[in-house]
Amino acid sequence: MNEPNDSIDPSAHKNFIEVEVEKDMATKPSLSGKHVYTRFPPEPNGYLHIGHAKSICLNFGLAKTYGGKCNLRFDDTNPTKENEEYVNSIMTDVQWLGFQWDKLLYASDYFGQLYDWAVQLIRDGKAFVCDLDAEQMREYRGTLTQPGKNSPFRDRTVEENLDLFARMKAGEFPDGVRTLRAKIDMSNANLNLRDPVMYRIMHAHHHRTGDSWCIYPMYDWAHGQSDSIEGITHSICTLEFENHRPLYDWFCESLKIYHPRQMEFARMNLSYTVMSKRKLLQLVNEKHVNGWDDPRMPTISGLRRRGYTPESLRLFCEKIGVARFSSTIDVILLESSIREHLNAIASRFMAVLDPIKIVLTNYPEDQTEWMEAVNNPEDPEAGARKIPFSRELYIERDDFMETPPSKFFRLKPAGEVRLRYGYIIRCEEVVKDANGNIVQLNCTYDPQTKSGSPDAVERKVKGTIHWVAATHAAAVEVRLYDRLFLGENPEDVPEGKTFLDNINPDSVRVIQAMVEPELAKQPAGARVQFERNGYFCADVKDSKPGAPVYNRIVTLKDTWAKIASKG
RNA sequence: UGCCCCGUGGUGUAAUUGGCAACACAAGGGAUUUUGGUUCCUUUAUUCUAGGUUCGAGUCCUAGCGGGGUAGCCA
Repeated sequence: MNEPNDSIDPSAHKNFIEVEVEKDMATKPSLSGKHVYTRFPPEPNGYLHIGHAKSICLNFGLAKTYGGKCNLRFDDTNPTKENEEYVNSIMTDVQWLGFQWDKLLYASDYFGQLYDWAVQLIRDGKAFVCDLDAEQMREYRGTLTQPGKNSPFRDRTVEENLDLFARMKAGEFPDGVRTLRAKIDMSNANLNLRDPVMYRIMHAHHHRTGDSWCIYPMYDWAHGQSDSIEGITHSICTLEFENHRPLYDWFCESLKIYHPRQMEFARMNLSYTVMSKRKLLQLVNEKHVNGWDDPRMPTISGLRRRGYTPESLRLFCEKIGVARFSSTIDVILLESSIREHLNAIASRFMAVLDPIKIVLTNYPEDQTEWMEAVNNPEDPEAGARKIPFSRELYIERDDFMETPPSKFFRLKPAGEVRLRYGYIIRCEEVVKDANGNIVQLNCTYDPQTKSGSPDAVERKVKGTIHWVAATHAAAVEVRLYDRLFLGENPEDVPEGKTFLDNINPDSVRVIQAMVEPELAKQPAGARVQFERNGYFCADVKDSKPGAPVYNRIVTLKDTWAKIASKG
């Protein structure tokens, strides 16, 4: 397992959780002699997304920086929504992100203990079996502004509760007819304390416990007790559980068991995407994308397939910080994180996405020169390679303009440009078809300007463009991914519309590109830079040996696009 | 409408806990560059508002305004 090894100085800025954890470890008698113990507690009802990455980095990161441990615990208390496919994908994602859990656990491991504790609460008069159905319970609960009413079953005797609860467990009653409830306070301003349900009857097959249970604990009843059993010191969750904290505390205190501290932080919102599991599931089920790992998805598996590195995701999570304010992170920050990492490690190659042929009229017909090209200017260790140069070449259609604006530094009629690692060429003639479309450029090259030669250093031209030799070029499939959604906030829609109406119709464009020979040999999963264009990853599913399919991870920054768009 | 939480450059986070508002990204300007990439320099803030405490407030107090969460037998 590769351990996270990121460049950010952890001592630079502590987030509020680190501050509190340090304070607790130093001052709380109950924690003296202990190490920090956290857990990442996903429900296996969907694939993990970038928001989970934040939580993973936080929980595992805390354990790492303070020399503690972190468990992976599946919160599998609702068998109707959970399954093993999700369990497996979550384990894969956590490990791929670079983290290793201390213990692999399931809330369902504790069903027996939880049941015993429920019996204890019944004996203590702190829980009761309630016969209200869901609708009645809602009526009795009251509203935000009005207190609730006690259930008519609230004052059953301990013996009756014990008997009924045992029979619930034994499967004597159909789904939904009875619940076990904590007896707290129906008039509490916090609705979570109005006699919350602890168990509901569900005759459902559980992915781990099979058919041995027909009553399943609710989140509030299972979660804090699981934390307690595991000796978790800090139970970190998102802000929507803040109102649950008094209940978390109530259960631990009523049971007189070890009491971890719950702390909440703001979940991540990312611009130009949706993050809720329900919506991601909908995108998958309705085939707006090709599965959970579609490279346009904000899932960890999607980002992985797109070509994001674990390092870049960790770097991103470090950069966004942790706070209690609900904010929206600009997706540009995610993109800059992967650029930062790939700039350092990705080898450069030449690929022409939208080719136009040029003919060097003064270059020998049958000659091929092998030009030396640096693999990665950021990393001398990456070495160099040879690329073929010949009379007929492809350049990017965008790199030629017949009537360019003044700041256009690329090829133009009677203009000069350097072919990277090649020669300086001059455009002599523009060849068009009957419709006036440019089909070929006839150019001349200057033999004195071969890359690397002393004379070449003398001659300066404004622009350098990439190219591939027509004779040696390979055609490969390239998928140009763009944002999945058009609006900064896809959920911000007019009446009658949904987030689906904000799907970007051009979120992927599949093209054939002409690439230098080395690019046709890359193994699946390889991450490379197409010079002057962007970072690409050989798709792990669709690439074949000798025929990689490239996913565009992210474009390079494009200053020219800004200049051009300003007119 | 009750209760809880939160408001610091365009965005996201800091600020030795009451002492010159900092970092990253973005944006603008400049330098370097055989990637219009990278790198380097540089410019961008009445800390939501109004009062109060204090020699001194982003930080403490009060009120207002704004945002988020919350009425599943989901998590």
